[in-house]
Amino acid sequence: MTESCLTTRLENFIQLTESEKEFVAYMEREERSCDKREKIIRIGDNVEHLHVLKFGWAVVRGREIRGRSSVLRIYLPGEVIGLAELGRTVAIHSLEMQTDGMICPFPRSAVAKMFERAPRLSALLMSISSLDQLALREQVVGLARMTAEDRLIQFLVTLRDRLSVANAGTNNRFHLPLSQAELGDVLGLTSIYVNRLLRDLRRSGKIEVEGDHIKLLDREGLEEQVDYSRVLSQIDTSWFPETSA
Amino acid sequence: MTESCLTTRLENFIQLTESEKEFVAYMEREERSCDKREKIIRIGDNVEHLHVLKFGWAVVRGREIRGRSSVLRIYLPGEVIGLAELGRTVAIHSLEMQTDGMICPFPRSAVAKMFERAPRLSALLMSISSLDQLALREQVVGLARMTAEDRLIQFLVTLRDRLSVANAGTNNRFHLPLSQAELGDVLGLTSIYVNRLLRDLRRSGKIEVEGDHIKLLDREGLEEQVDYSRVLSQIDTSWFPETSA
DNA sequence: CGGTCCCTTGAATGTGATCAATTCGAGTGG
DNA sequence: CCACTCGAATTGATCACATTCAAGGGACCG
Repeated sequence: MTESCLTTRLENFIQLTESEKEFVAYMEREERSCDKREKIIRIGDNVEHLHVLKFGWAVVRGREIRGRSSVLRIYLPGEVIGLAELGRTVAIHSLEMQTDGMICPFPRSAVAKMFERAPRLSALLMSISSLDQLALREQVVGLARMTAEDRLIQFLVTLRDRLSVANAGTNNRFHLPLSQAELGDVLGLTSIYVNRLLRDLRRSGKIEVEGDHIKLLDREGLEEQVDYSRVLSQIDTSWFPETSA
Repeated sequence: MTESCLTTRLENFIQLTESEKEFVAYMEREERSCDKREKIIRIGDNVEHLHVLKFGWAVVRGREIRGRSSVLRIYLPGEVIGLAELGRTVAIHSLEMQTDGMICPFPRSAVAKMFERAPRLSALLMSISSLDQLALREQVVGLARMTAEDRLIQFLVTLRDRLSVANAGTNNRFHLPLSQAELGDVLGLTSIYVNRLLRDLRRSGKIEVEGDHIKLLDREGLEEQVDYSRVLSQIDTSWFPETSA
């Protein structure tokens, strides 16, 4: 069995047992490739499944308000989609592919089975979900109190960090498959203002843009400007229960 | 054993078994009364415990940015505090009593034991945590795309709803133990602008303010204005596992 | 080529912030 | 009972960050 990206991600935190690996394998059993812009879940849909994202980016969007929607979550390969929706059947947010990619749908019953048979894995998923929540809180802090420029910078350095965890690279240049309008949806801004911010950051030598790649020229400076702390990629596993009941 | 407020809340969703009730009772075993403004958790603290909030209000705040902090979560009686922090030991947000009240601290090991022995209760707590996450996403939508006035209205009608679930009342008048500055921290505004918004809502006959009580004079109209849907107080329990492994 | 999407820039506008005073109310002490 | 204090509420004047409106340019694609 070739290592899946989810297994790899989970094993950043704990060494999985064989039976835990079986659960993970079960979640990734069914693969489906998706096109860019493909809608996976629409607002109002009955949601039956969670998903593992194997390749590509996916985004969660909220309903439109005054003609604009907002991006509430960007999923990168290896992440589990749908943990925030476990409590509800009817979707209040949409899920859409941002790039071509591949997803693995799996039913809620698999989660139920996990709770019954794999307590430690359950604790891990719950902890991952709790980190998602902390990340959202940070997004709220940014929207509520930061300037637009700082929000953009915060987004870029955070994203770089998430990507470098995934790719195990220390690269300050990365692919950013978002239009300026979509960046606006992420940051709560208009595309026009995003354009001006990017221009100003370019002019002041802080970033470089080439097509849909972006390079942080002074990452340390940028991180300092927004008080960035690399805090949301580690999990405290010390309290976890035994691997099986 | 007198019914606890947490049991009551959980039994909105599922009928607890005796052994599940024991877990809940264990979480509420230790009581501690707290004064208004008392800091329970400071940013940077090592967090060992979760809490059940028995009486009073508690608020989570993010770090200050340009002299202002923001309120990320308001906890009402019967809610479980700390589900979002399960993944981390070092607090990145603070927890503070907003009123006098009472909390019941319990260790993470209780959660571990719950994962081992009470799979259905685990699924319920995870679902509750997932609803918290959806509520945060809605907060992001509001901050990103709504006007200040709509954000204030959204906050008031949502809060009214949460309170009426707790008190089982249909009252449009309720206690709001927040200063205008604190309301600003909730909404991402300055206290001065909150003041003007409240004045305008009063003048246009939409609300009435008496001390720290507030009355929604035209709740239907207000709810319509912000497209409010009473969506975050129900949980889909159909997929839950059996009560014991 | 014509169409469409995205990026880019300028000018005017507006929402909400900032700065500065004043008032109000609840305590507190004389 | 009155002066005093301190925090919260209130209001006006001004400012600025970000939006809106308007227009044009570049790349890709049928």
